[in-house]
Amino acid sequence: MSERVTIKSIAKDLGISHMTVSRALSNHPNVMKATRDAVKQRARELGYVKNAAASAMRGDETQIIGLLLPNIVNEFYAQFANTMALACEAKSLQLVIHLTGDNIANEEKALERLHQIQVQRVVMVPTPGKSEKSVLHLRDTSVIQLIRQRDIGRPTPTILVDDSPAIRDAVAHLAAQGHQRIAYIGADKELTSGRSRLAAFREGLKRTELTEIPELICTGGPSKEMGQTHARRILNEKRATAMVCGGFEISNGALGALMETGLQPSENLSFIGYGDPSFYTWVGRGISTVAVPVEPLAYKAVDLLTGRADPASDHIHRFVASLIVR
Amino acid sequence: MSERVTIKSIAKDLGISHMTVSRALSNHPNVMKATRDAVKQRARELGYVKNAAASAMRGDETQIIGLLLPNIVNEFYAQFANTMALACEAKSLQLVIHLTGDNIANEEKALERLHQIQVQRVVMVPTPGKSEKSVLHLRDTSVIQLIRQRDIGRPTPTILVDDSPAIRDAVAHLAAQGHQRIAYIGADKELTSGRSRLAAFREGLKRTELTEIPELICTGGPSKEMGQTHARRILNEKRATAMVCGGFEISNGALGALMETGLQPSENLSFIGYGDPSFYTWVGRGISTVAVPVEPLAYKAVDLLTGRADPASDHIHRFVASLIVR
DNA sequence: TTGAAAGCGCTAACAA
DNA sequence: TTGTTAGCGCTTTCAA
Repeated sequence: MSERVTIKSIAKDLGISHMTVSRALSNHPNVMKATRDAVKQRARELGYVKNAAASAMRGDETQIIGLLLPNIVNEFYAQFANTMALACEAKSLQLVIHLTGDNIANEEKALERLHQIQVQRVVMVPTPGKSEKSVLHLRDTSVIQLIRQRDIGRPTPTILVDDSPAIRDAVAHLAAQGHQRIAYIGADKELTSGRSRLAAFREGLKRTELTEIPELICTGGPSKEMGQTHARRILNEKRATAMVCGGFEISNGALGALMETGLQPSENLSFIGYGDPSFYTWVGRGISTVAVPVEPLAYKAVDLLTGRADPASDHIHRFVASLIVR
Repeated sequence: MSERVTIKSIAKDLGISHMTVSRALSNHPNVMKATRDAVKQRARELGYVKNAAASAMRGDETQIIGLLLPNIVNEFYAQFANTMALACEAKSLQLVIHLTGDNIANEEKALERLHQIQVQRVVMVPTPGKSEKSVLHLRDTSVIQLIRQRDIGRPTPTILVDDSPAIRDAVAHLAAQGHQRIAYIGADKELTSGRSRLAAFREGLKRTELTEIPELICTGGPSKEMGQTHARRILNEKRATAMVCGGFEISNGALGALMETGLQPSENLSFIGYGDPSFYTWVGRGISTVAVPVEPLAYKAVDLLTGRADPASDHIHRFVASLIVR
């Protein structure tokens, strides 16, 4: 295994001081052209790369971006991560991805490890719950919150989805079709997003003068499983004729439950999903959904990340979701 | 913004030497229990975390794993990345993800940046082409190759899919249905996987005594777009009655082209995809496909990564794909 | 134009 | 049991 190539090893190789090598490689003006060329040439031959740890120790920016997501299988998160990763490639940033599974302990561990490597900025979907530790680890990091908002002890820019109109539209659409028993599956009150989506659903019922049916309103920790479980129950009980989902994971879980009945989404139960993975257009006659504009969200995150917007502000950037009826 | 907490700052705070702090925090035996407790207590209060850069500079392992994938939107890669990320959480490893888009220049850049941060191990889907630079950057890193195999100047463990039987089965299945004009869209000869899948397709034709139709065999750089373009053309020309895909991206691209015709996959053209994203069961009457066991692949990668298997061997780990007819 | 010294945070080795 | 020194790779500051 070859020895690590450092400015010192190059200096020794060339019989000059390591400072000259350093200056040559960083294009400092005070180096003779001949020297600089020789150094660069030799560095290339030996396969020199600057040691990031040494730079970090000196206090240089680490060029590391942390991304915390519940998972990257859900197409929304996958798309978001994909776009961010491509942007990071373009800006020569390292993207470190941690999956939280929406569990706060995982979030804390992930943030601790990012703290260790002196991460520059963090984009995160905060998990349900509160965490002192997370706040502590984020003390010296600039943070962008996504989808949900949690208090981390100081203002942070936040990228939210304004889905209330679309959710109300969803209810209105179903009501117009004659549905009276509309189920809702969404995140619970732990989450800002859970609260606002449920409120929008209720508002939708109110506006269409439908009565709220408590046993058809299911909330809980947002997960695919949770969506699946509740959807199965609702399908079994046959008390609902339509269903609205309030969450990316929940939507796919519920859709899975619906599909396993072997019937088309619209025959058994009018289904309105959340998020718009590519395949929603291909399933059955197409899955109606509350579509969230993932690319704009991701570009905004990149914008905030790369300082075209002020990362220190507590501005909330809202992106409007829209109901797609298929 | 608070000052960084270091062993020295804790030492000063406590009026002892930084070495005692270091020893206390790393549970070195030669520290009085009282001292150790006091140090740990204070460290917790101040929110101390060990500086990874300093550790790395001393030559400690960086606990960083690099993952190079074409993208993470395709559900196969997303699943793989998800599983690896979870495994990395469990082992307290940092997962740095780089997307190559199957472009060799991107791969080189990604590997250079991983080299800079002294990445421990790399799991990669090698891009088409050859690269001196990649070889150089991987000189001191242990590498696991995935899906495809490229010469990087020394043996590496490799995780491959043995899809030849399934692809032959696919042709046999279509032939048994009476198809005589079967198209194939797959990666080109740049890739080990491209070569072997095409060979399997041809062998399938031979075994069923079908004639190879050159204009129905499409190869090229593997991408969603490529799959879509070729599938569109084939659908337009109406020369084929069936289609077999040889690649994850290609399969989704081709499926997209098929779906945009507005007809069910089996009505227009018998379609056999590659990889088995969850939604293939939900589209039309279900999409037949060459299913690749993604979880076992990912677990094997983790196994190799965490040393339960020998990462220095050049062993090829093959996972058998199977034809799923829906 | 080049070089020597110092220091970022950490721990092995040696000293007390 | 605790402390001092040195050095990992790099660049800033000062000296030649």
